[in-house]
Amino acid sequence: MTTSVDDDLWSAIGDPTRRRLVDLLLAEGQGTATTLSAHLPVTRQAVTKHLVVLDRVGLVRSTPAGREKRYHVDQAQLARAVAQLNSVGAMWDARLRRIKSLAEAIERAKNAKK
Amino acid sequence: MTTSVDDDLWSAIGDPTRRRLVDLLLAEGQGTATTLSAHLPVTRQAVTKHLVVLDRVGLVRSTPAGREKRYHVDQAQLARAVAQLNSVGAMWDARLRRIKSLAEAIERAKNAKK
DNA sequence: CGCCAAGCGCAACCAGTGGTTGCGCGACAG
DNA sequence: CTGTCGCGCAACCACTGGTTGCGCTTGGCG
Repeated sequence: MTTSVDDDLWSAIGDPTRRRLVDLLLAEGQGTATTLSAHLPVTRQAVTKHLVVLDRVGLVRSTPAGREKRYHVDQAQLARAVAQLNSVGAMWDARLRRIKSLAEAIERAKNAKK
Repeated sequence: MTTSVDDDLWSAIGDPTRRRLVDLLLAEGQGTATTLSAHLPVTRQAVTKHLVVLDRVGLVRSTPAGREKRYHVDQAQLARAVAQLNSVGAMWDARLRRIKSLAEAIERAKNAKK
């Protein structure tokens, strides 16, 4: 029951290019496909596709301005994504901790027997 | 300078099936390709491929036991992965916070002018 | 010992996706 | 009015997640 409906959000930010895209949009506040592609090692069209994906999951939104299309991040949705990231991280961390303490308990038991 | 060399780790845990795989291995402590595939909606071979990927980035390791091959999570490496998850989350969170406070500052300035 | 089933690896194949190039079209500036 | 800038669409390529099918070793058992 660990992974559930957040799979689309995950796969959205799972792609490294899309993560960089979000980073750029956060850093500059806004950007179009062409301006963003200038800072990335991919073409404008690739960026466009990624922006479509990000738009579909609601991580960014676009506002047409004349002949260009400005994108900006949706803060609320990104916050949700961050929360899910942290939740998975926290869960694994908890398991690791539990395993570790269990191992130590066994170790102690062994020593006691000895 | 946000995303860097950790891309392989990210893409390793970016896949939902692989995340479930790690979950299962954490929950049961160990497992072979066949036993794991029993709990997943994919075939044994698919699981094998994922295990190869996870092994390549060091998130799991295998110990041959007779005719079967047992896999277990490498705790140290998973801890590293979790750390990277948290770090990206924290960075985005920080940016969001900064943007928010900036917006509020502008709002205050506007009101002052008024 | 001999045989069958369990577990694994390898290869071929298919669908989806990240990426490219090339084209055409609307909109803004000279 | 004309050029160019930014965008969208379509075709194509490579890689990857997934499947099926086959053949090999290895362990249990009559």
